[in-house]
Amino acid sequence: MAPAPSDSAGERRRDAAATRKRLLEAARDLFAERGYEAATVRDIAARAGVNQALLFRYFGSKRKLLAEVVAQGGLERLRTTPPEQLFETALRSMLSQSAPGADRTLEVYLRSIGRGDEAAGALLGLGQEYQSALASLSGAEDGALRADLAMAWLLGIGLMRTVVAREPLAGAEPDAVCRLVLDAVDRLWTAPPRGPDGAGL
Amino acid sequence: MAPAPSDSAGERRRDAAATRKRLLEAARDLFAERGYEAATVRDIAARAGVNQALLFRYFGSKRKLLAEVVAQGGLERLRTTPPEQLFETALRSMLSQSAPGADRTLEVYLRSIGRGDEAAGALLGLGQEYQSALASLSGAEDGALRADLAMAWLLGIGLMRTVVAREPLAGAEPDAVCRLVLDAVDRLWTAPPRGPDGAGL
DNA sequence: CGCTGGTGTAAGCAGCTGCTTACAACGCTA
DNA sequence: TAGCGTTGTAAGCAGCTGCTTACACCAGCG
Repeated sequence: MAPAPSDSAGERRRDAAATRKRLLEAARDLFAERGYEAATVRDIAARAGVNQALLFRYFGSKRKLLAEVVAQGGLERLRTTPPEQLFETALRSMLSQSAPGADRTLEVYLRSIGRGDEAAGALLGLGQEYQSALASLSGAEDGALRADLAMAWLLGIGLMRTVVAREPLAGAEPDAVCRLVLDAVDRLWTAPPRGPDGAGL
Repeated sequence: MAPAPSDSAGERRRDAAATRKRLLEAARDLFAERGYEAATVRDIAARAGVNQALLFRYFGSKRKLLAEVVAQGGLERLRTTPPEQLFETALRSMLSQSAPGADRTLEVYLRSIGRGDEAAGALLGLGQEYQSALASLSGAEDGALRADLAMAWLLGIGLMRTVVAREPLAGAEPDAVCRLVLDAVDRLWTAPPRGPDGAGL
């Protein structure tokens, strides 16, 4: 009789790789739910079902654990989406509820930027790629600024929906939000670069 | 020689009202710079130049101190600014970050929403008032949603400027940003409520 | 003068944080 | 079976947090 290999497959009772993976998943979820600072190493270890000392054995520090979570998330969608569809795709991704297997990296970013120094570095890298792609949409010389403004809207909408949970934005239908936002953003891309001669603001 | 009544006026050496005010100002600045959680009561008391026990004597708790900061700063501008100027006023306030006497409530807001549960209660009410004021700008039935989207943009711009510090947004001139944003937001207020083909205003 | 009450301070509380250490349990190999 | 490195755990560290307590100071008043 086998002692107690729980159920099927080659499940070992002492499996370093599996424990590491469970810690990584628990950290990913807790960072996304509460943000980096509010997710404690004790909570992460508890959700993974292991002792917190293992977290430091496998990852060294909480900061390195975050780095690994972020590195694992990646930015594949960004690289596989043509620029003219990028804003709407990202917006709809932001508007759809977090699916169980979805990429939660953006949530981690969103919840962790309250204090700049910890996660903002990683955000800068991601934002740089978005900026480059979106800047090409406007022929104006200040295309990068317009891209920044569009990204700022994206971030703000995510903040209001997932963190502040303000109604009616939080519960609005993605299509309704998309229609309003895309219409205004279209104006953002196409507005004349300088002031329309003597236009009174 | 007089002992040390500092300088002019009726400055008392033990002035409860003045101490309270200094604590309030120190808290407002530190909350705006670091966010609610990262600004400790010891830091606030130190910046005010008093003992931290006074903070609890005058305000009861850190949480109530935040409530008073928000109530004092944000609502004043909200009530003295007509709705049609509110968005631009708030946007310009967000774009000029460190004016000495400026209203920093929005900075407090955006730095403190990372962790929802602590500061959210005091800040949600402020957002509610902004939403009500801005919702009146659009005659459409989804005016509240449009107001949420405008506030999301405001927050996102502040986030990108002060926290992420992304260029060219962080260093852009307020006038240039205002022109682009206000132009697009005007479209947000006036876009037809349903599909562009349906009810054509 | 002594008394009283408002103002300010130093010290300390329990609880939490990230992180470390000493040690037990396990399972592979000889 | 005996040895031994790997995997896991309990306990504890220093440092920080919001908050409290005990007490010194100072001004006004009898």
